[in-house]
Amino acid sequence: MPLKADLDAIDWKILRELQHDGRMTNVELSGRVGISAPPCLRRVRRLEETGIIRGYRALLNAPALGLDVVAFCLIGLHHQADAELKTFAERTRGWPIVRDAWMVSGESDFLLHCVASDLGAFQTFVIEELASAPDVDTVRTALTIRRVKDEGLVAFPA
Amino acid sequence: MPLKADLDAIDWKILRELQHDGRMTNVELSGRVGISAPPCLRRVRRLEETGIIRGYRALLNAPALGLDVVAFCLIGLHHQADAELKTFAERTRGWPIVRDAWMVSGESDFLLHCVASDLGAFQTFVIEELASAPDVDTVRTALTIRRVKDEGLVAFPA
DNA sequence: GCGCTTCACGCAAGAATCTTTCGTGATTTT
DNA sequence: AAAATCACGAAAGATTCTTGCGTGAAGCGC
Repeated sequence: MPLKADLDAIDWKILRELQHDGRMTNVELSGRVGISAPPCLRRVRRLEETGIIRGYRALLNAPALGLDVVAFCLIGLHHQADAELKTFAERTRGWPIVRDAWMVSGESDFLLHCVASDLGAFQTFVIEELASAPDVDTVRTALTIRRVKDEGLVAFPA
Repeated sequence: MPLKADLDAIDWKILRELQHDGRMTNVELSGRVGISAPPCLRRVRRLEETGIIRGYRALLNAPALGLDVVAFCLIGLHHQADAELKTFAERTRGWPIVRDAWMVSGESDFLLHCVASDLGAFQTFVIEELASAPDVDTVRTALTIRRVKDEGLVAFPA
């Protein structure tokens, strides 16, 4: 997994297209980026093998699935020793309500992206799991009202 | 787009598999969920048409693409009037560094998920774009150190 | 300057997959 | 109890995937 891959203009087009529609067929993709199917497939394989494409994911509609609460939690720990950070990071992986988690620097130590079925379930999680975890000092929550922007991770010109 | 769809166990399996690997072929998917290919494809189409599956996306490796800074910004506006909220929400869509944005309730009004090539680019964005936007009152930033958890939006048992 | 190597492209063909059509059986409705 | 509805699975044709190979351009050594 090279830290800086050498990609040409076609590779960037492929990444842009697959970020926008990860299930596009290879022939459709090859047409959009302007080459024929075989070299297009070889490029996609190479991007996957080098780890530039980490995977593919279906985007699901949380409210339609009965998940009405999306929130972010900013967590501060008592101490920022490596052991404590590792322990809390491991703990987040056992909480299904936590979907993504980041270790951050600044006023807090962790940022958690949480999804729950309803406000009660989320509050129960915050009080009984999060705030009562041994190393947790502060918990600040931000309930989401609505998503305002939802692009992929990487910005592409045009 | 029904607010509460009636999904059986097989539909939930399909969603779990496609959230984990959105590029899986239909025959592979049908085998995993225990039905034959045609009804499996019909179910996937139905999930797409009803909006339960919102789309598919390739997950890209930001550091490998020269994007070394991922950060979150909590934004407070001077006033929370509807017009101001809408204006700021619209503004986020014009900033390529902002990848996802949420309107939130709590101590802040917006949460921005930002990706930039380096710290200088991010700081320039915060100072010259964000903090100098007309309605912005407070900006708190949290630079990410590393991703600790990265599952899809929806949790599945087992 | 010449020739060798390397690399990526595109054509073509076989293998795998997708997608539609149709018949069957189970469940629900009247 | 009969009819209607629904989803499944088998089969077949169309599409797509995937591999193997030949061609042409760019880089390198002699």
